[in-house]
Amino acid sequence: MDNRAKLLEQALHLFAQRGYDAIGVQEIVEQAGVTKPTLYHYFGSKRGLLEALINERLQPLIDRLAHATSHANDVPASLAAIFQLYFDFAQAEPLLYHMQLAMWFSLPDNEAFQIVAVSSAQQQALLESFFVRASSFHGNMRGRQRVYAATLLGTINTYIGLWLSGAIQATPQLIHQAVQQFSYGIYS
Amino acid sequence: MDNRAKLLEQALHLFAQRGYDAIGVQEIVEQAGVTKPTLYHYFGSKRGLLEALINERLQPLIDRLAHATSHANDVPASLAAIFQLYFDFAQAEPLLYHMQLAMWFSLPDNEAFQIVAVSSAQQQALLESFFVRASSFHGNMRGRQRVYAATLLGTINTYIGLWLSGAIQATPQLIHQAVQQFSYGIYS
DNA sequence: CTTTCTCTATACTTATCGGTATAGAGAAAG
DNA sequence: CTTTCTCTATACCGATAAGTATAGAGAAAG
Repeated sequence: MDNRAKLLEQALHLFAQRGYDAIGVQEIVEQAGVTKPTLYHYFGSKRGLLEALINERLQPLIDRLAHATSHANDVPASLAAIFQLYFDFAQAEPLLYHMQLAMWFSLPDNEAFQIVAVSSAQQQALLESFFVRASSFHGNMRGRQRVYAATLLGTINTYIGLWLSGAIQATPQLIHQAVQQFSYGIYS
Repeated sequence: MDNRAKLLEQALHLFAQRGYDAIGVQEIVEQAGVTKPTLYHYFGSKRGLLEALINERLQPLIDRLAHATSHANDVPASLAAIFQLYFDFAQAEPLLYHMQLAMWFSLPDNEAFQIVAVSSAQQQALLESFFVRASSFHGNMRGRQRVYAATLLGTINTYIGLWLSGAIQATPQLIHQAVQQFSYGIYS
């Protein structure tokens, strides 16, 4: 593994454990076994390091979400696929997802939040466009895309947060229940 | 307003805007118009300042939650009261609630998270005991208190997060819908 | 009128913060 | 053999981090 990958991995571990603001670049380079100029050569700044982490490792989630939200002719099936997609990703990248989750509700002027906000907005936009498409099949959804997208993400993240803390298992029954619970707030 | 109160207020503003880790004590005392020994006289440390903020200003929420969860003979009514209580508190203390919310899903080894975790655990415990009581009326709830308490908080915080960002209004209809949505995942 | 206690300011500590100037090692290209 | 480019280390920058030693101001208590 080259030094760039080592830096990304150690930064993820440290950010996910104690938070972006609480970690200094010195600690990252020590854990990675390199020195500061190496980090600044590859990423330019501490901010650039987090941006690289987010852009590179979170992109698969965005891509799969774009695919899952591209059609809305069977809304319940699409919702189940979206839940499944998030659970799969969180299981494949628990540290990354936990880090993103910690910044989800975070604070507007915080640097880490602003970096993560870009991909958060992408997810929100994809989900909103899904609900716009769905409203051509379910007329009573119209105009509520923002709230639907946000509550869907809220429900997903609540369950993933529970799973990350070990309180629940990610069974097919759980996915089904989560979809049902969310749907009940939608079709009414 | 005395210096102690000034320090608490300015610390809340700064913590809620940029996060605990991103704020230095120097900035707090400057905003409050005092000097560092004053802060250390009243709170002993930066950590003690956040602890005082949480303990003093979040206590009313805990107290009201303890009252609302003390009986469970009418579960839907109690759930509505709990939702209403959280919305009322978030409207009365938006900065404090936003700060707490930002630390909700936060990271285990982070100092700010550990401080807020105490009151989070209190809320979780009160809600769990409510669901234990409720299970004497609804037998199928037994053994699921932890998950119910966590998903209830998740639903509440999703809606409050939406309200804090200005996306929704806190109408009685919204409370009703949120209770319905949560209940649908419970009684099944 | 003096002692005592609470509170606050000046000035300082050591350690760490993010970031960089300089230089050198090593491989690739001519 | 020399030039060029990528990568990394030593040593440093000014600024800021949390926290404190010392002293004094002002009110309360004796």
